[in-house]
Amino acid sequence: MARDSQPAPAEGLAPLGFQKHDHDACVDQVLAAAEAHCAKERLRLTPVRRKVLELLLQEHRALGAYAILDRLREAGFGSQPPVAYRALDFLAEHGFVHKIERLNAFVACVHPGETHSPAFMICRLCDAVAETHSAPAKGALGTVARAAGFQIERTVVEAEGVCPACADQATS
Amino acid sequence: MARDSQPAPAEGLAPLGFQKHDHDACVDQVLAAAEAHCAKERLRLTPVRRKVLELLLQEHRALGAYAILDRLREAGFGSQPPVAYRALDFLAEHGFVHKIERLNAFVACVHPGETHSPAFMICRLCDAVAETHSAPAKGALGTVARAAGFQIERTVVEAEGVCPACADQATS
DNA sequence: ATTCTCCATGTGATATTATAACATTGCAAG
DNA sequence: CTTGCAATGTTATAATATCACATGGAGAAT
Repeated sequence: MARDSQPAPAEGLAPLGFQKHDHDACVDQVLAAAEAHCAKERLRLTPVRRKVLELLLQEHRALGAYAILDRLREAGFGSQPPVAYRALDFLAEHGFVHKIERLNAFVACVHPGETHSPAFMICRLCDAVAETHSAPAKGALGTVARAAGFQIERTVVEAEGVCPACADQATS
Repeated sequence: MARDSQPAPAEGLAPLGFQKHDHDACVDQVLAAAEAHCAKERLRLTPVRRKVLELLLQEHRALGAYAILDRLREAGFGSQPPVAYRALDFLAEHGFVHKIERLNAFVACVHPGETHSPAFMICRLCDAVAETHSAPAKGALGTVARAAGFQIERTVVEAEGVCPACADQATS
């Protein structure tokens, strides 16, 4: 995937929610939470699924299905598209990852378990993605929808722009 | 395109902004407005571009690029993907159409000219799309973004659900 | 313990969406 | 005129996503 091989922000200052943090701990923690959640819900966090989640957690950026597939291949898993898409479907269905529609790509959810309607900030320069919460259905949009008789089931909220790290680089 | 050949709501009760309206007048009016706007801005609303806009205005639904391309072919225009994509790029750049990221498809804008950050309600049953306005960058999302140092340039807001017409059919 | 069933995985093939690269045309500024 | 530029057209190909069918393994039923 082209997106995967682009200049990419210097390793180390790679953005999370755009903030520095203990990344390994962050990965381990979410992974552990996912395992606990799956155990409780009788869901099967199989090796491929776990690996895909881990891959996505290691980047706080969106990865395309084929970038994920490349990494799966390297890790010894199947290398055909359905392998990646099926794992992603499972993870997305249970809220462990989200699809970024704007990019046709995927990010790990940073607070799984909690049901939430996420909103994303997407850096157009480095593909970093920060997740936050939104409830558009409760605001003006919800009002319009109710007035029109439209039943909202799900919302996509994605803001595209420039992350702090890239903005700094641009001005330096 | 599969989307193009699905059951489709009975012709005639096809949704607009989900409301009945004088459709021909609606098409003519927006088309005229687009022409005026292009004249003023020295933009070239060429035959292909005009045709694409017209096609999209005739449906208040999202059409994929290839569905549009089929219709262009029938109308005697070029039949290769770039023909459709270039027209769509032009129209989108100038606000005459919007891309629905969730569907990888396009809808005509119902109030072009005015700069706006649109929000959409998408019926998952009939692909009807109603456009409304949103300003997420001015609400909670804007606050979060400013706090994080993220500069929002553009937002995608798409609500997926069931339109009034399809809801009625379901209960009948 | 064996069999059955279901779900997950693997693979090949193919569909759908989108862009690259280059030739041609027609209009308009000089 | 002719030069330049934007739009169109075409071929080819890239990137994203799904279908269909075979295989395998874990737990339930017997």
